[in-house]
Amino acid sequence: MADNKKKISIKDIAKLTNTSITTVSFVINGKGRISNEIKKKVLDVATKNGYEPNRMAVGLRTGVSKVIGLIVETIGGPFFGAMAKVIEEEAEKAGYGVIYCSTNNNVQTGKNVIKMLSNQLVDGYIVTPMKGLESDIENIVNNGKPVVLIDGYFPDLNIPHVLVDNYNSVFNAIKSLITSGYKSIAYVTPDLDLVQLEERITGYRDAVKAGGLKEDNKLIFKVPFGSDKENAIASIKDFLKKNKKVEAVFFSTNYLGSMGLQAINELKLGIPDDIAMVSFDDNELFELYPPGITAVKQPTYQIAKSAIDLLLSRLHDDKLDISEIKMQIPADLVVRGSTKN
Amino acid sequence: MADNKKKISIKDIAKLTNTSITTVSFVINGKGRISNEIKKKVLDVATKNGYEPNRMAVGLRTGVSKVIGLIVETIGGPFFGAMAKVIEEEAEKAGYGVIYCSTNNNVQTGKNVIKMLSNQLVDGYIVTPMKGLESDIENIVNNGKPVVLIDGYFPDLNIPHVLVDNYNSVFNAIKSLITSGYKSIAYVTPDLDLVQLEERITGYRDAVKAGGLKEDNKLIFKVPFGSDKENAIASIKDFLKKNKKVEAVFFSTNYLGSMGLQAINELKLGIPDDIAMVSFDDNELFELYPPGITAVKQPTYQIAKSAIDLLLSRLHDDKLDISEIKMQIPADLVVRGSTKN
DNA sequence: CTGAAAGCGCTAACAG
DNA sequence: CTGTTAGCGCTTTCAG
Repeated sequence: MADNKKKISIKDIAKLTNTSITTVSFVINGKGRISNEIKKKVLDVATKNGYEPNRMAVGLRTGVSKVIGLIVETIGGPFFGAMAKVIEEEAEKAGYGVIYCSTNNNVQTGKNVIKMLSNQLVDGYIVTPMKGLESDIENIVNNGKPVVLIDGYFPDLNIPHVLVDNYNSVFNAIKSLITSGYKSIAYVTPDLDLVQLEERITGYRDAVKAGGLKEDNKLIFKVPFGSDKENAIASIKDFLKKNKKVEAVFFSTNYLGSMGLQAINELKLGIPDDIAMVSFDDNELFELYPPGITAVKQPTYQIAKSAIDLLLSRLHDDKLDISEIKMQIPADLVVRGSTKN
Repeated sequence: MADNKKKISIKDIAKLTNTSITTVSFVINGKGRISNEIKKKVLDVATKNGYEPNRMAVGLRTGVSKVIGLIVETIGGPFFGAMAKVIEEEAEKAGYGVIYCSTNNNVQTGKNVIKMLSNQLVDGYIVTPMKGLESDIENIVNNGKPVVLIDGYFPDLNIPHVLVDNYNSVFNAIKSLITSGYKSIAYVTPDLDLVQLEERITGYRDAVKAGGLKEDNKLIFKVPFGSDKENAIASIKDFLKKNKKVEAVFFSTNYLGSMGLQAINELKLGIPDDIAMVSFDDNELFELYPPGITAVKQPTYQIAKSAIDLLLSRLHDDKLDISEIKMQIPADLVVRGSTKN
């Protein structure tokens, strides 16, 4: 109400109400037993002055902040956007707030972000891991803060994680292409060193092998990471032009799928007659773009729900050991017009 | 290194090095003048034990957290995603971290989020405002924390903001449709009470008037807020079916534009021959979907850059009064095939 | 050049 | 039922 330049504290309220800070603290937190009269008086003064407890002080004193940190690769983007909603909802039900930070796939940023959130700022973490962050993540775990990894994991560390079954979902997608008669299947992926991408490409390779097609490394194109959109599209066009006999192409990320679509578009290739395509990770563009782009649809709801449930259960029970919980959830292949049957 | 279950503190380091906490604090923060010998010893022990200052304690003591809070309507989504990147970059250059929270266009969530960040958790805010949050935002300003609003503003409050020029960008888009010969132009908007939407619809109304078309409230359709995607699409289809003479339709948000596109799609209407369309806020779908969807492209980079610069300059100088800084940045109309010339 | 000590705002024994 | 007090980890003034 009054524009007090400085925040009012528990001590001020005690003074204003002729009580002690304990009394005020108790009524604020609903602890102890305070006479209704005093309780009312304190509450009155508190709300009238817009009292809000200082989170820093509470945090410092109690060691808990009631907030969960969500560290993602990139803020924005359909995958994390969808996850965010369900994580927020569940967290709120349990009395936790959620704050987000993004690493932009950069190790140093990741380290900075973790440093920023660490040390009592958050009670627990949900993190998209990346190589180079192993020690930082281990540290927070060792300091007693629970961590659940999503979208990826550290093969050598015992940290709970939940993600899509990358290997099998790609394996199945490629197998399905082969079954439909495609013989020359290209694979476009970012040149990024992430386990999940590793497993996807292995799924591709194994499916090609299992389908009796000849393996050909020239059919695998790694788009340089960090290239801007124009360059990436240009490089994909280039790749496609150099490999005219390619009948179908698989894009290993959402992002690349969109750019690939644009590349195909610019080359005036018809989908699926000139070239068929499948993308990992569905989005609105793939759904609407005629004739519809076949995509591996991640079980975002399940991943998010499992991750937050896991974290919350650990938060509720210090003793719970979740380090062995490792979930790989199957994905659906949403078949659309971009691949013929 | 060692998996100490508890974090090491400045006091522990003092003990380990036979110095005092002052000395340790000084070397950690590069203050005072400490002999190189001791400095080295302290630094050694600190890094060996993975010492990290407790942000809560620092925050409590100093009153600054070096963190900026970004409160957006929804995490995920192209508009905020793009802004996030530039805000992060600029903030980092200035030594600030960024954390995000989303309100999901819900007043109570907004209040909770502000409460969560308030009280020293962040040093400054960039906020997407919404009705009902006036007092909360005023409070943080009164408590001395700078706030910059983006994407919207409070007409009655003196709080700096930067956003697209909603009125003129819609006015111009509609005018351009009229110039192209469209006579019956519908307007689809969320049934949400936000200034920015208010101004957009006024832009539409004024353009219709200025263009000499007859105003017809039946051409304005408000999609109930909170309806899920299927229902929203169904309602748009319904609206379109009931208004067969509509020649062009303007969607006032990105989100509605995508759904509108899908509705038009499902009705098997040809774009632009059966119906022309324009959407506020560009996205990848509009860019790629044949024949390309004309869109009002928000100057995201400029908005984000201006907002963060404003906030940082205020953060650097307490005395700076930014309350009068109100920026409305013009938007480009990206004309594509969905509207004929 | 280094240490003792106060205090940021809050919680929670412990006393009365 | 309410008040006194210690202390969370840190910064910083003031003494030495």
